[in-house]
Amino acid sequence: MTSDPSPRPRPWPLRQGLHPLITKLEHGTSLTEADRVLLSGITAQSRVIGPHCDLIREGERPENVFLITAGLACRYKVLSNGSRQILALLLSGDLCDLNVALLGAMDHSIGTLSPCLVAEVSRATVAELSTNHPRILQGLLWSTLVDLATCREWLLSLGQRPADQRIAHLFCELLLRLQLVGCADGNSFDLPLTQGELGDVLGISNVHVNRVLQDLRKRNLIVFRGGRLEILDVEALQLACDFNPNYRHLTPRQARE
Amino acid sequence: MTSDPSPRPRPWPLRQGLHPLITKLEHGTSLTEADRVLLSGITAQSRVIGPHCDLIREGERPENVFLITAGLACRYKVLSNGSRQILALLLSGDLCDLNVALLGAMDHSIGTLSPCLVAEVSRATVAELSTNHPRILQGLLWSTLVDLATCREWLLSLGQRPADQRIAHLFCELLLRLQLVGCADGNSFDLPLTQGELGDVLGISNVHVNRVLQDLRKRNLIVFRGGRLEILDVEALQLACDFNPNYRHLTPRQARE
DNA sequence: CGCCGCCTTGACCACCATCAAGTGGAGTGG
DNA sequence: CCACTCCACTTGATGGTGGTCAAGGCGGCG
Repeated sequence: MTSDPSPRPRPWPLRQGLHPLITKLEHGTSLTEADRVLLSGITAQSRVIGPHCDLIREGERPENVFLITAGLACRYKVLSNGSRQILALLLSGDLCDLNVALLGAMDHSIGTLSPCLVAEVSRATVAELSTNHPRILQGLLWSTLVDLATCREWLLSLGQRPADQRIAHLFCELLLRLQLVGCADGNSFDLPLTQGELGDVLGISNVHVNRVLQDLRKRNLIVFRGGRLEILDVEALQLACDFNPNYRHLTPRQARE
Repeated sequence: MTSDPSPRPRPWPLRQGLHPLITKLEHGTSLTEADRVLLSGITAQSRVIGPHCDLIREGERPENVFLITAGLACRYKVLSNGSRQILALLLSGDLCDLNVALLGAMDHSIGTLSPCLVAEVSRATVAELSTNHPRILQGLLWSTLVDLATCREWLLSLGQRPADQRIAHLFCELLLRLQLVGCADGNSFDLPLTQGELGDVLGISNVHVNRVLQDLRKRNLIVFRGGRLEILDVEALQLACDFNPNYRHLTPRQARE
């Protein structure tokens, strides 16, 4: 793991002083003011980590839990032939492996894609949150279950959807997730991924990603340039890939927000 | 959901009187004798369900938790074009959606593939087990995390492995899982799946499954006939697909068993 | 006996991987 | 300021894995 401990300026300002983890959890539970204060505290000592650094590698035993405060990271595995599959994208507010202590060694790696702000939360802190703050516990559990549902939805994509729908579906999901933590700007958001990395997410070669992206552009659905994605027509994009957000399990409370 | 309430003979005898859920949990935790007695109790009223019946459908709100006591079931989703992806195979001893109460509506369906023995566990029972039996809780949590890791491994298969390795990998996994609950007979086990259903698991067409299966047979790796799979050379099969069982998270204690 | 579902086989071809070469922008050093 | 490098993106050519369509065989069951 390579990190950069120097206190240089944050790569992304935290939007409106909002804490992405809190914002996210509020969609799965209702926190008390005390809960919020506590959660704010745990990111106090976030540190900056460069792009393409591993936070933890397959086979290692994690001591702490990572919280992505800003930036883009991923879970991934590589095969012996060198090909890589990205198993999940970790956005602002995403936590890694809350219960990993139970499992022993990691069966996959976690690494940054862009520069990231990462907070490390000790096991003791997690335990304290879980035992004394039931609403936080509920929120974390909800978040884990949504992660699992998302993993299943990706399975559906890789198994059954053609390349253009896979890309469209991923973009619809990311818009939804980033909006939920306040990191989308209307229908645009930063997506600091190369086309090759996009291919590693979707099980497509970089060359084919390029062609499909051009096609989606020609259909006036998206623009993806310079690490930023703009969705020109959200409804049409959702229609094109049969997007159904139910797997993200937003409750009615959130739906009307 | 179609069920058959008549008390006709069980389709599969429970092997040596062993309870598959208990057998499984013992690989992730150490149960007390009291825990075991309690767990045995919850399957008392298992009922027989025919093949290809839904236990619960996408959109419904589950009241109870299902435990597959015997037989083969699956989680699945279908796309609007009619294609189906099987998201997980549920074997003897597998529990569905312990914490589903948190999420509201199901985002996928669960159905049987073969005839099954299914026990329905009330939410109240789950709550009681969780609060008063920490070792059971730990076992259930371990089991959930292993399910998640398995979901990720399938993602890797669908994204990066060619068809023959996908099939080989699935077979290696099933052998391991069935051995763990005492449902494998040496290197053979019942696998009541059509080739089309195998394709729905692996994101492959039925026709191609057929050809790859023949190829694996010609390579003297497996025989798959009449709903039964025999692995002729386990080591060679594992080698052929780069199988690494780490994602099933067997602890050292189990490894030497 | 006849139907039905599954397996099997062949023909055809599309989607997408691979290989290769060229473009262009950002960063670096002379 | 201009070479030079590096990396990502782009484009074309080629071919393979695997999908689709169609027809026939085979076994189970009413």
